[in-house]
Amino acid sequence: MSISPINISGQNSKKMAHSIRQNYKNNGTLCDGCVSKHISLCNVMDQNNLGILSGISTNLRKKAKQIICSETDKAEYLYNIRSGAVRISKMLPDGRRQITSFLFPGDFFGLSCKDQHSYTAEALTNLEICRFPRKKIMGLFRDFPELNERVFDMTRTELDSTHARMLLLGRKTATEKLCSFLLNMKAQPSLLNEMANDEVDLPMSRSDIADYLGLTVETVSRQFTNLSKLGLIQQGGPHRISLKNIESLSVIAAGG
Amino acid sequence: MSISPINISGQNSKKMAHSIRQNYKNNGTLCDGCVSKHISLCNVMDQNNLGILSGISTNLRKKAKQIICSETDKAEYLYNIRSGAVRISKMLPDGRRQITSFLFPGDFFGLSCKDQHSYTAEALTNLEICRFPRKKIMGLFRDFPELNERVFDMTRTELDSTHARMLLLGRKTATEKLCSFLLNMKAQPSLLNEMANDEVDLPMSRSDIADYLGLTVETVSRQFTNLSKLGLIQQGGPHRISLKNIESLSVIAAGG
DNA sequence: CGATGGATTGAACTGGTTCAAGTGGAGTGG
DNA sequence: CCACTCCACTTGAACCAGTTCAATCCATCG
Repeated sequence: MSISPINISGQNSKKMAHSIRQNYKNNGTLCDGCVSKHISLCNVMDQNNLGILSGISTNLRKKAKQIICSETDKAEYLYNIRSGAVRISKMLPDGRRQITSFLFPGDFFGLSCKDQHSYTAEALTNLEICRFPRKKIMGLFRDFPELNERVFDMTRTELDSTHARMLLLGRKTATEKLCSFLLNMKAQPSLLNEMANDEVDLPMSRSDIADYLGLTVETVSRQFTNLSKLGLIQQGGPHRISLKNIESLSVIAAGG
Repeated sequence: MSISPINISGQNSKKMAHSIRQNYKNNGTLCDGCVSKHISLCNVMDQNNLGILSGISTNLRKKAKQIICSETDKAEYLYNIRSGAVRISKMLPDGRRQITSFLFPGDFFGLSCKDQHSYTAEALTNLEICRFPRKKIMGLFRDFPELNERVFDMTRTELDSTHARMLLLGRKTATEKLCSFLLNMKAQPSLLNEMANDEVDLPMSRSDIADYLGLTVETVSRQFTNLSKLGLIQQGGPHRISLKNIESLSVIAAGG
């Protein structure tokens, strides 16, 4: 899929930048044919008929459970998810694990570090991802302020959401944690259209959820049954949950 | 202190930008006379003889315990700390609190949200801070890529450190948490020069530390005495700690 | 000098963990 | 097609790290 690289600082790029900027002003998107509400780098790249970013990217497929990059790797690439789900995690030497985020189509990762990844990224499901050399994409930021702005914007939004998760990890009870988690998953924009009214699809295992919420598998499982008994959710198998009372769930999630 | 605004998109700014860029290339700093290793927005502003940023900033003083901005406020400003320390926190309706970060000279805040702050910032000590209207500073990013790059860079670094803190909050024991905390404070660049070899100055209260680590005051206090008994630290009053065995502390902090 | 508020210490308690057993559904192979 | 295996999930019961509640200490300040 990878095309020969383009000299990004040449005259060519200025024209392209101009054209993209126009499109951005007119349509609010960064490129022609950009269908997604959550514009991703991939959208910028793939659906960009001008092919500006194509030259520096590589499309990859990964099977579930494959590792995309690990804590010891050099951070050479920026990754963008096209389809599937990814988990980002950090480990302590004795195996304790904290999942810092679940990522979905449109999300990217691989930018929040200097020269070495400080986390491991693994495929939760089968994946299509898109890989950009960091150096080149960072270089592009000057020529394409809109691209820079978008990535910066996403980074700031992510930072904001990590604050909310610190509150969750440090101060919420097990029940509150699970309710928050279910509502977050429900609100996940890239999963919105795929599910019926009150249903949530959870592509991750109970143990992933536990490591995301700072709990054990057993506690997570118990909380699921608790919420079921209270009639707030209904379980159609471990990965398919119906939220029966979003109002109550929200109250609990918010901490009373 | 605030000087009349400058038209940032005029010809003037281009010259200034060029001059700053040259300086950056030559000296690795964003402006003349920039003394700090951790170049801050304030450094860019204050010590910049060209006065580019002065026009849009306001210098403020706050006394300890004063609120700088709270969770309900509109996010109109970007703040940069010149001296003193700040705590950033989030609260649950029933009063449970999570401190998401302690900030020191050179750090900034107020950027990681859309239009409303999602956290409260309070003065931990007496403060000198510098306030920039977000709109204007964001506008400057296009004219001063170096400024943009630096702020983006700091944001990414901060995001990375929140990942480490999620691991701490979700998976570390009380002792591990406190050791990590002490070492982090020791490594705080803006406090480095002020303290002797093994001493750390903790400007925050035990209850702040507790809310930062997701523990109770009592547990924090007990952990301090534990570490003292083990000979790993020595307490010269609640706010002055000597790290007597950084190696061991590091091993514990890393999780065994 | 007493009052105030952070910090420490003690002792009982508990939410969540740990350890252990049981369940059920998907995949496999005979 | 059934039996067997595997593994994720659930459930139960004992346990414990950290909390809660309560008392005390101690430095600061009017």
